[in-house]
Amino acid sequence: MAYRKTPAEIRRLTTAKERLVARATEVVAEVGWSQASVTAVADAAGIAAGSVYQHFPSKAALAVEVFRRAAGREVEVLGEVLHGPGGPVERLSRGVEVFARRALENRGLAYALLAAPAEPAVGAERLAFRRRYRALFAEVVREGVESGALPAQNGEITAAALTGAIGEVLVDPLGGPEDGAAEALLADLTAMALRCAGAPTA
Amino acid sequence: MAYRKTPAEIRRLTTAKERLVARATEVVAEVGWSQASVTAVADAAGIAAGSVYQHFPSKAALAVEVFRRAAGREVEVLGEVLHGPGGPVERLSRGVEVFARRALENRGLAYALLAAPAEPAVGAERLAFRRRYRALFAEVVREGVESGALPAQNGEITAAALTGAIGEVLVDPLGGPEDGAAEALLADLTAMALRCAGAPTA
DNA sequence: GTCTATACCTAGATAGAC
DNA sequence: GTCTATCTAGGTATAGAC
Repeated sequence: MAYRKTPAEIRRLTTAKERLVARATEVVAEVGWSQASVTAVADAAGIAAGSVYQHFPSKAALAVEVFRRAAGREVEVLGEVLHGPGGPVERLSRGVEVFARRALENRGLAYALLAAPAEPAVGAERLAFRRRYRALFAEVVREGVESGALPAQNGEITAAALTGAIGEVLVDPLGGPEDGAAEALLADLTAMALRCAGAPTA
Repeated sequence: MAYRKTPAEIRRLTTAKERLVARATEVVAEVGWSQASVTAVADAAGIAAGSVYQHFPSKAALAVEVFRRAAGREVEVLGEVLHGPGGPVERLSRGVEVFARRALENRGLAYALLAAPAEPAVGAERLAFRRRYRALFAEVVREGVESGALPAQNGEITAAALTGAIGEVLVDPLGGPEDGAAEALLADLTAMALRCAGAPTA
């Protein structure tokens, strides 16, 4: 009996686990955390409820993993845009747009990450997630202030406001999901964000 | 046997119910919705768990009543300020400050109303509550735009942003609860709100 | 390693005594 | 009308067969 897993074994395990996480993410995006029971998630992944515990010690651990994966992707994307080329104001504008666009493209997931009722362990992750967003925005705002492109301000407050504002607008969008409304929403949203940071109106 | 309740009877019932709602509100503000079990609420009100069902058909109904009362008070206060004397920008500034100040004075309740995990019935009330806030802010912004005090903008977006921004800042305040920090926070918050609406910086 | 069946716990709701 | 005791449902987690 081998006392070390073969690469193939590791891969198969990993794959099964990955699959479980991926399906669980879909379920959460569709029905929310509270309705994503172990049974429902296992069904979606095509395994028995009991088998979930081969991969995660508890439901909370699985939920946290789902959250971290999804949130991590979003933070990464936003970070790339905010650290990319261009002046601070331009990057801020693009960052808000990317954030919002991605959320609109998968609104269920965005809601799960930003606002949906969730167990305490996920709530803690969410707080950390929002702080990372905040930190990213705050950095760009600070750059803008230093370069003179933005007026003096409390960058942390502005960053928190941007996170909250975008979340609020996305979670309960005013218009229905008509075609074209999304683009208008994005334009209004970025305009609001720039005003919020004190950038001169274009 | 009287087929109609006497005024005294009605009063006593009402009082008991009022008392239950008031205590339940305190419990929710302290420990959040998820920890506010029927037992905990009944204990706080000095009655047995079973007696709760003399006043409300379900826990959800009680929770909704608690939410409506508390949220209704906040909306009323904000409405009075926003509809009070002064120009639109001035009222907006005062409204934001009042909103935030009240939230800081009872942060537990504010968190329960704005963000704390809650059952679906309460979630629906929260959505309605935020919409009312939004409508109030949007009205003032629209006035400001019409009077020329504010630049052209999508007032609904700005209003949603203000609600989200204030909530975000209050729910996870950056500084600790040092004395004096609250006043600085309020000043930065109102400044941000005015920028967000496009008011010329003072 | 995965399945079936089940134990167990929490918390909302109810019944009947007083 | 209120209390005590209990029922029940939903859902997490585990045991043991295959």
